[in-house]
Amino acid sequence: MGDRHMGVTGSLEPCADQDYPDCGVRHLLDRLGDRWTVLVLAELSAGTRRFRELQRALPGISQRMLTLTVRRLERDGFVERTVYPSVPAQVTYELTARGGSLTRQVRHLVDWSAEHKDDLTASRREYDARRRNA
Amino acid sequence: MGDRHMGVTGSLEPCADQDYPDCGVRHLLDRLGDRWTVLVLAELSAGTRRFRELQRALPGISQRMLTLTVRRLERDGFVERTVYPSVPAQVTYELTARGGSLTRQVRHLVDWSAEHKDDLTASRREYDARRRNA
DNA sequence: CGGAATCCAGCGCGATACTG
DNA sequence: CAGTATCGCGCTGGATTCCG
Repeated sequence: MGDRHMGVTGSLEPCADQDYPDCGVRHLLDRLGDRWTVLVLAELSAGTRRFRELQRALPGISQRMLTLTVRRLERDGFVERTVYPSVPAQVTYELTARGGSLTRQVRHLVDWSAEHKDDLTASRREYDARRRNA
Repeated sequence: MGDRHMGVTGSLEPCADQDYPDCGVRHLLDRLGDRWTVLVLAELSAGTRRFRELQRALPGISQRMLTLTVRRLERDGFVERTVYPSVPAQVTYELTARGGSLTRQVRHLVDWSAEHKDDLTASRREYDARRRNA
């Protein structure tokens, strides 16, 4: 039980990296945790998109955040950016194989959260109710 | 291709919730995305822990953040908090079944990121190098 | 069209001090 | 031991402006 190096059914193996723990999942979760990355992945998983198309598909996103989000995805090799030297400029974004792989992982999380959504909501209401009466 | 409602191998199904998209994954990723939640899950997946034990196991966490993190996990029903009315007070935390389920999901992400860590690092270096020369 | 640059508000989080 | 309360900084992300 004290063994932190078990298989898939075991623990998560805590890991003390220097100055920022988590062995690299941290970087991934930093991206997935931000406001738009998952939505961009979702939209791109439906096919190649131009900048404008992404923006229209993601109501509320600012130009700045869309740029930052796709840039970071491109930097990590999740998205490929293609510039067509037309006038006006035309740029398309599409998932790479790695991006598709990540998206499928994310989908598992999405499915899991969908499965447990009602339970979570109930737990929260219960907790808040108990707190108010205390 | 335009179908956003495919099966597991398909897209992520973008979803326009009101005022905050993502259909509930958002709330989950908000937690997983913060600095300490995954680390706490990791530690608790190794067994029941007292407040102090968690704090010692998570170098750098402040009392405040540990409290907030376990509170939110408790609120969502991922962690059970037990108070023993001894003097001084003694409180233990342990994963619930739901918390264990979530932790296993997280583990998949951890495994995935471990698998692709080197590729990501390489992609970033490549991207940054290209940027500097441009 | 597809950005980059700048300014600014919110809040996540750390540090510190106090409590049952 | 296991918290709660308060303050303050940094970073994320929104709004706006300008550019090729």
